[in-house]
Amino acid sequence: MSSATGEAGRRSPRSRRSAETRERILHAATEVFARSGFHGARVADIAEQAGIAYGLVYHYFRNKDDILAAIFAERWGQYIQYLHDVGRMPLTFPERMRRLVHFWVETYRRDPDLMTIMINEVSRSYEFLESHDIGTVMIAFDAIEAMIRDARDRGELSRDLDPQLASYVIFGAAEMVLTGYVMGTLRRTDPETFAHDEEQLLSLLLHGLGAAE
Amino acid sequence: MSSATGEAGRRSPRSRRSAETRERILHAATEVFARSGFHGARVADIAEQAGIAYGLVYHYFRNKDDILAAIFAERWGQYIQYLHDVGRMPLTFPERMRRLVHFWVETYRRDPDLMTIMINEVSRSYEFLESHDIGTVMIAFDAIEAMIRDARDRGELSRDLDPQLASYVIFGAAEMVLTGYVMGTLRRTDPETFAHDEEQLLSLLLHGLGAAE
Amino acid sequence: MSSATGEAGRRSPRSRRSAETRERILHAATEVFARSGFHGARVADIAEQAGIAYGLVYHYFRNKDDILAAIFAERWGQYIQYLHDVGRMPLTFPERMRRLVHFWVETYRRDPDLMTIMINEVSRSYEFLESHDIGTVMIAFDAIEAMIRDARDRGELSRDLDPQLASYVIFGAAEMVLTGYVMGTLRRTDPETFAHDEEQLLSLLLHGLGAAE
Amino acid sequence: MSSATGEAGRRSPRSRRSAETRERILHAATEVFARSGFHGARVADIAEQAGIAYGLVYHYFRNKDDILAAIFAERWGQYIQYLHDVGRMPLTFPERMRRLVHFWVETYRRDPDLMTIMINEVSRSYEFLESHDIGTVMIAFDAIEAMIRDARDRGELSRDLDPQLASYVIFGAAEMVLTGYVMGTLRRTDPETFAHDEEQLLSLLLHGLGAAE
DNA sequence: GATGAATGAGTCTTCATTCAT
DNA sequence: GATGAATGAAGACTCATTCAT
Repeated sequence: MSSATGEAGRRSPRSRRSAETRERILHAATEVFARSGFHGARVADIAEQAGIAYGLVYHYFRNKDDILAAIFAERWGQYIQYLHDVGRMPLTFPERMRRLVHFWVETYRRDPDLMTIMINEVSRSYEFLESHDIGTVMIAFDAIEAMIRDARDRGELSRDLDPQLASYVIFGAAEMVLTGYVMGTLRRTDPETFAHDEEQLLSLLLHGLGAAE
Repeated sequence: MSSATGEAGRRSPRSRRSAETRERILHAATEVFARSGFHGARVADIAEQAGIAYGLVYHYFRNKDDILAAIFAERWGQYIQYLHDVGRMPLTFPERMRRLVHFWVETYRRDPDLMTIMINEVSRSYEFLESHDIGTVMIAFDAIEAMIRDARDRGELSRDLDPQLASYVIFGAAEMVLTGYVMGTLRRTDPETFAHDEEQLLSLLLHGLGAAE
Repeated sequence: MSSATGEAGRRSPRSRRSAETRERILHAATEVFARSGFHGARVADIAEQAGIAYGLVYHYFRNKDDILAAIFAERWGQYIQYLHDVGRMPLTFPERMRRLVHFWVETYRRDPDLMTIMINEVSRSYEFLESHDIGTVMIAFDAIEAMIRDARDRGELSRDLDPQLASYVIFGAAEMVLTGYVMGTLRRTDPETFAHDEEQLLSLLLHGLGAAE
Repeated sequence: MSSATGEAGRRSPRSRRSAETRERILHAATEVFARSGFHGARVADIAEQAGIAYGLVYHYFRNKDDILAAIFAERWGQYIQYLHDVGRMPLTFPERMRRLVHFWVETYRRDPDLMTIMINEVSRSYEFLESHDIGTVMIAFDAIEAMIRDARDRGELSRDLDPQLASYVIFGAAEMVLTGYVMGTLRRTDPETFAHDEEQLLSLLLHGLGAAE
């Protein structure tokens, strides 16, 4: 029980300290990966950022890959969780979309480094997806696809809609906007602009560019 | 005249052979980069794939970076060109969008490896964009943004539309679908399905998911 | 106090070991450089000579250049120091020369490899002098020139003497004798012969070949 | 007889052209070696400097080493020749020295690049001396040593003089002055200064610094 | 003779990972 | 737990040299 990884609860000061160090490494890694990319990041950089000796990293993680996997699992996990939560709420489809869009933008605003990694390393990296479970990533798509399918079945969306393709469009649109934030090509500073972006994005997803064909 | 370095036309067998080798390297690199990613690709792999000694690669390119840059410049160039061409045609906005969507899908179908690189390495890579001209990438966005702005000014699109954000949405949606192809999560084989995808994508971009809010 | 980084004194076993390894590398490099020349020496040779893995060399030095620079800085430094010390002693000019000549010969006898490097790589290498501070080398000449100038001003040497040129002559003469030792064309084994050489060299510098013109 | 390498004489236009190219390569190599050092010089650099394709170099020389060896043999040969000539002239020792000193300075002034190579690459390079005939270099020393021995035997110089060591002193002194020229630390421009240097150098060699001991 | 495309051995350098202290 | 010295596999890049044209 001394090595329990469950919730918080009562721990010895030792394991508390240990958990903190682990968290410090994860935070540091998030920052360094966001700055330099996974390949460009050196374990020594991460350790330095965390203020520890680099050898210590290997007490907490098997290797560099494992760090990224942990960030992915522990952070993306919450993400997936939220998607499911939204899916279970008694909401109309547009309302669900609004929540998602807000969630994505808020997630970026709270931890841009994390989003940067998700976008640059995880959601794209072929090698990452190959070595780890591509399915885990796909769950995010699946969750959205399920929402769409559900809405379609309930008559909220057109019969002709391809739920899978639509989930890619939603995800892609949202991700590219976040990429614009990450890259700095979409410069946003004040909360109002972010709010405005959310409106625009939501509107575009729900109603498109609005051109009469 | 035998050593003419003009466009195509009559060349010495020497320079023709040379140009072919260069092209072979570029093709090989496209394949290897698509398979292993830029970082995972070894120059030796590229040379082997091209059927040449790896030292020869350095006769044609300064270094590994330079190969990617060449692929980028020479292939992405055509891409930009097409965007501009579409922008100059006397078309309605939906018609323009249809062309673009078709072009993207077709480009992927003709050379999936190239698209894979563009998606995985170029359009996302922080380091690449930093070392090379991010502006060149941005031109693609700008071209689409200009189309939207133009259509908006002509009354085809709503006043409330943010052309820049909309260009990100379009680009992101299209790119994610292509990513699905690249990753193999969106399995498409027959032409009909691709055609159907184009319709769906176009419809989603123009009219959204179609949910009554 | 265990991690004191002061001069010598009490150190942790860790840093003592570290300093020793660094010194081992420097010694090994001196030997290898002397044997094969800077360009001909491989980092792997140095590591092997030092009895360590070659990767470890890069823990202590940035690159091969840096090793030579360290040898240069740390060894030549003592050299310059001695020149200055001699310059400050209350001695007649011939006495000063005697000290210098003795110092050069002794330095060679104690560490012929070091002298070999100084002669073959440092004092001659255009590239080394360009990348590093040629001024540092020149200080040695300047110190001798100052001694000559000083002696001339005090009336010990002729007004007609060009101190700068004379410093080159002294340095060159001494260096070539050492080169003879290094190359093995001037074979010396017993201390008496070295002592005799010192006398001869000193005499030649002070009185020349002694031919009546 | 068509590949005779003897004096000039009647040659076919072809072999004349060939000889010219060879000479061009030698000149170019001298310049490049002087600028970059033997190791730093690339065969391609030499070819470019000579205005030919680099493959052609291998029609005239077996390899890069061979080029340096040719420069050495053909240029240094004249040098040795001159030393012998001086040795055979009916001159007093000081007069011989005057000739030598003048010859060295003049040689430098006429072709500084050549002298740079002789100083930087040939006269010092351990590896060069090992692979080629160190004896050939030594001949220069021997010739001077012979002059000294001869003068000593004729009573012009003191019995106590060690002819071998003295030859090193003479050579070293002269060489260091030339090195000063080469390195640019001894800046000389007008002929008068060079003439003055010759006087100083000669005087220093014959009478030393002139300090009363 | 002339060219420069092609070859590949040789090295430096990086950095993830291990392990003695 | 913590440290950082030590290891060595891996890979980019250079450039002398060969050779088909």
